[in-house]
Amino acid sequence: MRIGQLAQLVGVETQTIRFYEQQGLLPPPDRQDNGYRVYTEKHGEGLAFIRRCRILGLSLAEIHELQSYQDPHQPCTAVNALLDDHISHVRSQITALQALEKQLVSLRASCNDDREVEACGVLAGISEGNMHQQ
Amino acid sequence: MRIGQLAQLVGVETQTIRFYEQQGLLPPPDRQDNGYRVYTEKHGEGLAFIRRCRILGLSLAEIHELQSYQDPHQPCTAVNALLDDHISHVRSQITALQALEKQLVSLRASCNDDREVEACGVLAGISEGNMHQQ
DNA sequence: TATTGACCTTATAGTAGCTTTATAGTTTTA
DNA sequence: TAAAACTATAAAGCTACTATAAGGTCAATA
Repeated sequence: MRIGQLAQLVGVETQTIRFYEQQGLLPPPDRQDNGYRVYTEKHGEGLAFIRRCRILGLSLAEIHELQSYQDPHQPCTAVNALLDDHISHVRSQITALQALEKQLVSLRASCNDDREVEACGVLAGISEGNMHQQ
Repeated sequence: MRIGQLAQLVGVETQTIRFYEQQGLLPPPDRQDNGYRVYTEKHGEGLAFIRRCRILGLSLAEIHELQSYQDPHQPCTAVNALLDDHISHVRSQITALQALEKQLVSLRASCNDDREVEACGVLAGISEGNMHQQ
């Protein structure tokens, strides 16, 4: 399988595949005489694993870490710890965004569309700076 | 006021101020004979405005856009539209993260710490790929 | 007076996770 | 045979800074 076919199979761009190889997330495949990369089904699985992790919001570094835990007879404590960390990270992101939304909505409520910029409640609200940092 | 004082006043690094100037978000200040930048109170207000926008999660491009709306006698429709856009962006981020959290929690529930990697429910869950994309 | 330290200057590289562009060689199709 | 479609590498671009390097300026101290 060449890089374009693999890319289409998994739904990524060919450059992304080369990028993952360069970052050490995908093992370097064999090459044809012309230098073209040749992929096996294993590469496909590896690539799909990476993409699913990315969809779960894991960083490339975290994925790398997960890969290092793949030894079958290790306890999977570390895998679970990584996931727990990630979950709490996502939760704090949600909390922060909810606070932000509240702030934005109240800012937006301070103006209607019929005013001129001079009297714009939004710009005034930002400029006054009665904001809780973080 | 020199750059260091302005930085301390607003609570940013001096490099950040030079960066904003370079990006066209802060007007280039006058210089002393030795080349040092000299800032006025107006620059302080401008910088504080930028920082508050950043805390609200606006991108530098959005801030630039906001600045272009500062003409006092324009209607502030555009300002409100920008904010509305930003609010809906934040809301969709929240929704996405909540869905992600649910997925991560259910993935995490599929394994306990006493297993070996071979039987790890988390790794299996990712590899099976029964995931809703996005 | 020499020098130390705190400040200022510019230019450049690094961060994350790709995407885009440039340039060139290879294979497939019309 | 020539164009289209694919492959290769290398380097730059994206965001919003942060960090580093190498050097100029200034006030205070030894």
